[in-house]
Amino acid sequence: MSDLKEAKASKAKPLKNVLLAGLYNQPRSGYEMTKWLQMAGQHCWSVEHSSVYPALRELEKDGLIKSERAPGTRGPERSIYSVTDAGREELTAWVANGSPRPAIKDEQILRVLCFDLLPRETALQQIRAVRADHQAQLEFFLERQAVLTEHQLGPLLVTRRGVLAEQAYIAWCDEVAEMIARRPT
Amino acid sequence: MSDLKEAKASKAKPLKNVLLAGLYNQPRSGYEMTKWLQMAGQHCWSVEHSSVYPALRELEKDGLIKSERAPGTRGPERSIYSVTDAGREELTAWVANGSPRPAIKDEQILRVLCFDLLPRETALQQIRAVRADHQAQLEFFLERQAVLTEHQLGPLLVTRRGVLAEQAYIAWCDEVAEMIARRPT
DNA sequence: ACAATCATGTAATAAGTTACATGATTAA
DNA sequence: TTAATCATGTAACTTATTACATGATTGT
Repeated sequence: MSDLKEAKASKAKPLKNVLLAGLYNQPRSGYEMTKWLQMAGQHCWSVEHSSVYPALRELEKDGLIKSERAPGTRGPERSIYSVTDAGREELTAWVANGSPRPAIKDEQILRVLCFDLLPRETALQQIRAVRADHQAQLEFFLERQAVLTEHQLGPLLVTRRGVLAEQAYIAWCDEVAEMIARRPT
Repeated sequence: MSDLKEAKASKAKPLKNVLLAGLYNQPRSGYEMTKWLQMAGQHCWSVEHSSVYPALRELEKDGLIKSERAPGTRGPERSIYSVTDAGREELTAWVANGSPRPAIKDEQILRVLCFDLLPRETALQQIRAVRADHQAQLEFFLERQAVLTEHQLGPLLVTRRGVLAEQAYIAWCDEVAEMIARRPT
C-alpha cells in the first residue's frame, strides 16, 4: 500500500512548502505568517490561521523548522519559527520543481458571465465595488514596492506580481463597466 | 474593509452556482462542463470531473436544472443539462451578490520568492517554461476572442479576463527573468 | 483489432474553512 | 474598564482531489 510513501520530500503538502518558503524569506510567528499570507501574500496562497498553526507544528516535528520563544514586545509571548538546514534542503528541492498552473477560484468572473440577468445599474454598481476593492489592494502593493530595493529581490518580485495582477484586474473591471454601460437595454 | 461581503441569499455551495452560471451560458453535459471549466474557464473555477457529476445530480434533484438525453453525435449518449426557471431565479440572486476576493493558490510565486536558492540558469529555465505555458493559454484565449462578438457579451468578457490575466502573468515572468539575469552570482 | 477519446460514476483521502474557545496585552 | 488587537489552539464540517472503475464509440 504505502511503501514509497513518506521517504522524503515526495508527498508535498502544499501548505507546508508555502510556509517553508515564507519562513525562509523571514522568520515569523504563526500569527505573523497568517497575516503575511492574508495581506502581502493574498495573491500567492490565501489561508486561515487554523491551518497554519498545526502545519507549523508538523514542520517543527519533522525538523524542517525550529522555534524560539520571544517575549512579546507589543503583545504576549510568541514562537518565532525559522528554517533549519534540513528545511532549507527540502525547500530547495521544492523550488527547483516547476508548478502546476495555479488553481483559480474566482466567482466574480462567472457573475459577469451572467450580468444580463441584472438591471444595468445593479451590474455597474457591483463591478465598481469590485474595482474599488482591487484598487485598494493595488495601493497596498505599490506602497510595499516603494520601500523595496533590488537587494530584496524575492520580496520585490512577489510584490511586482501583486501590482501587475491587480492592475490587470482593474483594467478588466473597466472594460466590463464600459461594455455594460453601452449595452442595449 | 469592503461591503462586498454578502447580502443573504443561497447557502453558497460555490460549485453549484458556478455550474448554474455555466449552464445558463449554454446547456452542456457533465463532460462538456468539465472541459469548459478546465479550458475556457480555467481562470474562473478549476475543478475535476468527479466533483462535477454529483453536483449536477444534486442541482437536478433540487429542480434548478433539468436534463435531456441526447444521442451521441460523436460519442455515447449523454445528458444535456439546462437551467430551469427556478434555477434562473437562484442564479439571478447569486449574481446580484458581490464576490469575496478570489482565493489564489499559486505556488510559483513562492518559488520565485526563493529563487536565490537555485543556480541562475535553473531559475531562468523554470521561469521560461512557466512563461511558455501561459503564452499557450493566452493564445487559446485570443483565438476565442477573435470569434466572439458583442452579441455574446458574457463569454466575450470572460475571455477578455483570460487575455488580460495571461498577459499580466507573462509580463511578470519577463520581469522575473530580467531581474534574475542581472542578479550578481 | 486497437488505441484514443467520449462519457460517467464511486470511494478514500486530503486540504482547508467555520465556528468555537482561551487568554494576554495595549490603547482609549 | 472596556474594547481592540495580539496570539494560539481544537473540532466539526465542507469541499475537492486522486485513484479506481466501467463501458461506448470513432478513427486507423
